[in-house]
Amino acid sequence: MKKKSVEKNRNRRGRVEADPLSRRERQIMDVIVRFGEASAKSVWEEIPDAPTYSTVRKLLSVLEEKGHVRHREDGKAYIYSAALSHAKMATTALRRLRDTFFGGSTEQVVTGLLNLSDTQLESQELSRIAKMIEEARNQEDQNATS
Amino acid sequence: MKKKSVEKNRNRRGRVEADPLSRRERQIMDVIVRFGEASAKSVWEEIPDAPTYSTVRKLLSVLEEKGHVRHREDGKAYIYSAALSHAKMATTALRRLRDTFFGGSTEQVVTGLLNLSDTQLESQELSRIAKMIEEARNQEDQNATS
DNA sequence: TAAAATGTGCGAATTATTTCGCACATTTGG
DNA sequence: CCAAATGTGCGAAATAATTCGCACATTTTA
Repeated sequence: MKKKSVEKNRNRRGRVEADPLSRRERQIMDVIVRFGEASAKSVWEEIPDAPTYSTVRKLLSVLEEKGHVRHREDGKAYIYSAALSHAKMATTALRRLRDTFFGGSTEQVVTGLLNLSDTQLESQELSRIAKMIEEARNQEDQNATS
Repeated sequence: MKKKSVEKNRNRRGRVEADPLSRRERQIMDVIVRFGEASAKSVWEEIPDAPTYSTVRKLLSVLEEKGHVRHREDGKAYIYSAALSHAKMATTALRRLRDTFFGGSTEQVVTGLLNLSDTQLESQELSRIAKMIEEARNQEDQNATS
């Protein structure tokens, strides 16, 4: 009788916190998210400081038990994928980052993005981004005047 | 003799992984990052499913020992703040999110941001974002032709 | 000024995570 | 067919994280 209720897991804004993963669990989930799906072996190979293959498999089964991943079989090997949709996870992560590091400001997140020093964005990509923003503005104006 | 070397902690792209925090540690760091600085008590009050105040203080001292936070004294109370600059942490988090969830695509991160359903961006803000992007383009063109 | 409030420090118990190894099944190659 | 390779399953040991309570110091308050 130890489990914390979901209610207790809400923050001030009423949003339920993401079920927090442990270090290894997160490390493994990251690989699965990046790859979309991955065998136990690829997960193992992707983790720089991984313990034994056996351990990674164990963690994967723990993650599955907790409902974070699912698997299908391919021959005798298991191929794991995230239980939640990519979109859902990305949204959650994005919102969290925006609110934690940028005080909820979308503008500041974009500033940060453009400043990531390892990127050299193509003029073309910037153009597409500009277009998206333009569309968002139009959308908005429409809503405002309707 | 158990500690993993920093070398082992590099991923394929040669970047050193952020020293991973445990669940509670992360939870606490988030509060400190959001607030900029915070007393042990405010941290405690901010965590929805927090254990006792005593526990939170203990974790804070562990975090300090590990070098993640520092503290100054205000009367007899300790006020904690992150050891790394806000900019540094934000950059790390942003890059990680971009690469993990969006395959490294800045454009897709922006798409995701604009779609966060809880936002209703001001036309004014969108305009500022558009301006930033325009500036980034100019910057780029300059580099390209120089 | 004595008691109550409010702080920190930290040892030690409890829980959770992480790790490995071995048992067993299936597939592959000689 | 047998041995080696390659898989999974899972118990149980080893580590790490989390939690609490109590000792003690300093302020505040009645």
